[in-house]
Amino acid sequence: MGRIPCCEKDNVKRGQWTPEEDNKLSSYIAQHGTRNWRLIPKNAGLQRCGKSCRLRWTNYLRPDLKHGQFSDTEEQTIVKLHSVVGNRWSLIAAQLPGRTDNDVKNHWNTKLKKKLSGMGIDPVTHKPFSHLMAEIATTLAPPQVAHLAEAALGCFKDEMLHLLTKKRIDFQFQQSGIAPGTLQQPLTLQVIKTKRTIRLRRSN
DNA sequence: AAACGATTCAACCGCTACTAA
DNA sequence: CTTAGTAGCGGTTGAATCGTT
Repeated sequence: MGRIPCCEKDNVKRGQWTPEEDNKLSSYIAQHGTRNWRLIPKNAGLQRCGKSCRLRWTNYLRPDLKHGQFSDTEEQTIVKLHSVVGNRWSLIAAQLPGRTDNDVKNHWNTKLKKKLSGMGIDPVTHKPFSHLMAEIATTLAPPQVAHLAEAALGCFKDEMLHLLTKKRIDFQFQQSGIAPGTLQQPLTLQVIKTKRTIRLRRSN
């Protein structure tokens, strides 16, 4: 048993769309509109799943879409709205004419998250990391803090091992010792992991 | 110049919400 | 009210591209 597939996967093309396919889809929609996505590929002469056609249209082919860089104003809007509604990408995109939920999501995940972290702001809660650490220290009892610290250190160890293997910086450590400030980045990671652990605990 | 890792973003997957019968 | 079909959403993946060594 299982879920009924939305289309016959064997007869369906996947992956990147060609300009020819784009043309077929665009001209079909221009003539007939976007009612019943299941029938659109068949009627438009496309070997694609209806879902794939809908996605291609809504995220790329729609004539009212913007394709360029996000402006500062748009970024500010995303950050502001995200602090209120969280990962409700379609809700956020609805406030940005010409942008899709996929655009907003991608931009958040690749740029804005890092930007906020770099400013010392947690991209999930939109609070400064220092506040979060203070919250953890004041709201939890010492055994919980100890447990959290242990979990966080475990994550930190994994992260560090990965880093050491990747960058081969263990050699540099041996050669020069740990320079002041070297641990800043991993400590930031530690804070992120600690927060993640708290979130998981709360959701359970 | 080549190899490798990091980044970006289009596309896919699986789930939920909605709607019509 | 129930059920089946469809649309929409958010998370994830992977190919293409870029940057670094």
